Amino acid sequence: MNELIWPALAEPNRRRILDVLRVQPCAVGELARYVGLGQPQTSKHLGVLRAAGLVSVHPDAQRRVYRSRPSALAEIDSWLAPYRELWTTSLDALEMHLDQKPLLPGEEPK
Amino acid sequence: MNELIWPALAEPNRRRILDVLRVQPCAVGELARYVGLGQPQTSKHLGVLRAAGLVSVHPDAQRRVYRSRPSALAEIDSWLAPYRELWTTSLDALEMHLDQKPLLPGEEPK
DNA sequence: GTCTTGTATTCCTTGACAGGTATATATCCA
DNA sequence: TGGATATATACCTGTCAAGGAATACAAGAC
Repeated sequence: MNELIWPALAEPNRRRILDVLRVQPCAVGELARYVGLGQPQTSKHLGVLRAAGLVSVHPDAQRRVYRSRPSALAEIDSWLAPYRELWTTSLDALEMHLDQKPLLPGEEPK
Repeated sequence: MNELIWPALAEPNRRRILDVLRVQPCAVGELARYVGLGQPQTSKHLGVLRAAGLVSVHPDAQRRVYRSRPSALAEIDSWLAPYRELWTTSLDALEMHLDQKPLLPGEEPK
């Protein structure tokens, strides 16, 4: 279990970076313009994403082309899986509904 | 788009709390023993989870019974969806493989 | 009423992190 | 060689979040 993935994804700019890289591999400068960040900030975010295994780097002369590594997100997905079963079967919606209604006449909800 | 969900999930103890609540609704003290945290810390984490919509509270006398709200995770899931298509079709694995092999003879990988 | 139990809140300290600026490093080009 | 481009790194600073301890608050038991 990679402890770095969740905090890496907690940062909105990093998710936006991933969203760009999901569509196309991209060098740092180009990426920085896309997300509206400075180059050093972008490099730092990419370092975090790389440490988490979420992106990979491919040198091309002075440029560093980053690309997304979607398979790293499978870990998030597997954590999510048991919950997905719950919300797809509307189990929590059902529970919420039950909470709204008294189990017995005379019992007040909430 | 709820900006509070991702940071809420970035904290390992909060994910463990959710994992407990997924199985059974639970009061604060019991929860605190499960996850090995102090009561104030547990309360605070629950407050964060509640603000993110990930849990709901149901007073029972002095106790506050918390339960998971799996549907809140649908947002994470929908962000994940386009990536899932990529890794299930092994697209990144394919790309990784291509990166390992030179496109032309004489070109060195990496 | 007082005591006890269960929970939330406050204050404090500490550490992590993001943005900004400047600088180091590396590669290409002339 | 020297300059230009592309990226990473170091340093600083402000902000935010987590843990710990103490306390406030609420509700039941006596």
